[in-house]
Amino acid sequence: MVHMNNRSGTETKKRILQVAAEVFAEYGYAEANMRLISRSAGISVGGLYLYFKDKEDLYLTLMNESLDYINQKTRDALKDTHDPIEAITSLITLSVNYAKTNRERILLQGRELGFSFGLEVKKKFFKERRRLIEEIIRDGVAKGVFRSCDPAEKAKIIFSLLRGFVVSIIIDDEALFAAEECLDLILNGLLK
Amino acid sequence: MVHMNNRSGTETKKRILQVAAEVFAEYGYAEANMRLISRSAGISVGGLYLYFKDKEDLYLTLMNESLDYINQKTRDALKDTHDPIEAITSLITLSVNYAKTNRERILLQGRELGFSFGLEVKKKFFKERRRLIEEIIRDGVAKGVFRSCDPAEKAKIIFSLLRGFVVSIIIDDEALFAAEECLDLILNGLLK
Amino acid sequence: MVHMNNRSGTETKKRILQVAAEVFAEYGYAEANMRLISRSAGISVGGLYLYFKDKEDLYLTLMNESLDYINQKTRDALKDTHDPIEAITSLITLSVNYAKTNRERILLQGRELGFSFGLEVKKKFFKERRRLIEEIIRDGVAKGVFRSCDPAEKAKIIFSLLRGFVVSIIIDDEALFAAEECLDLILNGLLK
Amino acid sequence: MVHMNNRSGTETKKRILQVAAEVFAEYGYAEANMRLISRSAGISVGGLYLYFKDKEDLYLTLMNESLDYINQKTRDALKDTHDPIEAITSLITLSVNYAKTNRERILLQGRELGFSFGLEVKKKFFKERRRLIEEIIRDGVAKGVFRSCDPAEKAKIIFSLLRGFVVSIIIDDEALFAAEECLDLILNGLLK
DNA sequence: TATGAATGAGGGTTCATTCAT
DNA sequence: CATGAATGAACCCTCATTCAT
Repeated sequence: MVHMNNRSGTETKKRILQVAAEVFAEYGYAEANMRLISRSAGISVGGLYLYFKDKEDLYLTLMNESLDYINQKTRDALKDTHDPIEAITSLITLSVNYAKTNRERILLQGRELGFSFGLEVKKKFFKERRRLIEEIIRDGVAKGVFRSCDPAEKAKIIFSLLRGFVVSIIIDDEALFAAEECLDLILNGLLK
Repeated sequence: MVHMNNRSGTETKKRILQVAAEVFAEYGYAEANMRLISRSAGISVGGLYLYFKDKEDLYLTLMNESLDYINQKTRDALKDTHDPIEAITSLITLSVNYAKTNRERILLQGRELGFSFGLEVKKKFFKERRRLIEEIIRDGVAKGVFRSCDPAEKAKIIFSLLRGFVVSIIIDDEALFAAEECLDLILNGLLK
Repeated sequence: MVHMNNRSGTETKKRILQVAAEVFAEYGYAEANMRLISRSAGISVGGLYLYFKDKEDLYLTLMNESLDYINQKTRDALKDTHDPIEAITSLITLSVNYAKTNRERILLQGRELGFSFGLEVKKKFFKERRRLIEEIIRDGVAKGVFRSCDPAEKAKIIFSLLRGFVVSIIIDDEALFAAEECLDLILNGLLK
Repeated sequence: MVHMNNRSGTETKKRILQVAAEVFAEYGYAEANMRLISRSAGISVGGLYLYFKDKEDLYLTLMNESLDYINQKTRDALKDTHDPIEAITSLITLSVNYAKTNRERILLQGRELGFSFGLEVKKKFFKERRRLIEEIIRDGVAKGVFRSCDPAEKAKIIFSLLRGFVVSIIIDDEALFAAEECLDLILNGLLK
């Protein structure tokens, strides 16, 4: 293969990101290698380094993109929603459905949980999401829709639930549950 | 250093496992290296291979041990318990407390979630736990203590919740919640 | 940036040479890279190859230019000089002063002494300079101004002295000495 | 080739150093590559890194060894010498003869003059040598054997002379001169 | 059992050079 | 003339694994 030279760096960069997402998702950061990514992207090794400083940069770019995407989706879903039940419903449904249809994006973030870099970004992201849930609950309690409780604590639990859901998707696809069932449990509990 | 000549190979093997657990927990599988493990265990590199076929074998042994340990703990806690509320309380409390005090063991399993090998063992383990929860719920529904529902589905949700909790421990220690709050939500839900 | 459209290619070529001299002087041949040179020259990488066959060609052109320059300076200084003392004084003064004020040019030649290519050109240059010194001495001996000696041998020594001076400039600026002191030693020696 | 395992790391390390000296001398630091060194030493690439942290470490070890060697030689030659003429004779003869018979060692240090690392060590070494020459001259002047002069300045000149001699060896073998001729010039000068 | 020197494939990265535009 | 995206060989270095002792 000689010079492809499609003259549009943006095009190439996009292709790299796309392919890299797949490769990182399949192999994880450590196992993925630049040679494979380059081949999959139909580009030379050196070509990769035209667009990304190094492997880490490529990974981080991908992850940030992914987190931004979810944040945007969430904001869109929650805007104009003033009913706490509707809000928590939206959030859970969105999370569950997102996870179901974006396995690769999630694998990207979750493949290596204790991952050394990009950790701060992830932490910030998770904190923000927890705060979001907390506010919905607080609002629900204030409006008398939800039982009186410690919103921060309950938010942590629901956040963990969603996080666990996401992990389930990574490990075993069969562990999925329907958003409605989840909501039912969250809202009504187990007891009669 | 010449032959350390422990009482027995078993002694040495134990020490290796102990050290390896720490190293894998701190660095993750890919980042951990055999030289470090051997040095930390006060053994030669070659010595490692006397007790374990290869790196994977060492890791897998460790993981199986860890999973067996949890299973045993759970069986102990649930035996002689016939009240569904008490049972689910036991399970959740156990899981949460175990996670809080065994961060290292969890890191071992969870550091690289979609990890290529050992997956089958993990899957089996998780399936078993899900089944356990399911049975408690089914029992609770049958006894009229829990609301009528799809036990399998609800089990998945609670399982995810616990899984998420475990992940929270790996990533950020602050996301922890008290077992009681969790139980309260699970049992009573959010609604008034 | 599109075509810069200098008056002529000659203009561009000059700028490249100028910039390349600085870069080679600062980084040495191996460490210098074409991208840096091109950027510094305000030209594209490809543009470089319009004027020079390859990196080596660029370096060689530079070096030849530099050697020619010194030769010219020397010829100018020595022409019309018939007194051996005056001649050796001229040569030494010129060499020392040149070295002091043209550090970059010298770095260019000297950065990598045993450098594989361009060696022949350098050798020829050095031989010529040695011959020049030799002739001055021979003339001085013939005229009865210098002590009877082996001019070729003494020329080698003085040549080495100047060469060492030049190296001193490259490595440590402080090792410089005044041309007069040098001359004094050469002419009168250490002994009383 | 399988494991040579000669069980004596010291032996291997010595062989590596020997071979590396040759390779660095022939190709210079930048051009020399670890694969070549390893092959020449009859060892694997990885083997190299058992004894040296990295390429730089290997080079630096070599250089320090070389400088230490010269320093020792010089100390040996100068001890018990109280006559300035004899001392300067010793130093020059030693330097010249050393250069003649240790071309490789010198190439090692001098191949890349403006070399980024190891520079401090070299500078210290050179400074020390200059100081040594200076003291001999100062002593000679004090004893009334040498003409009254600025010893520091004259030392720089003689130091440069020796340095240039060393460089001549690197570039062209033919530029060598006999130690006696050199001494004669230094002591008596050119003038009648 | 135990050692640790030795292996070598493979990883990340650089950079002189080319060529379609 | 000029561009700069693209190439790919080659570099330094790591590390799981082996084996003579």
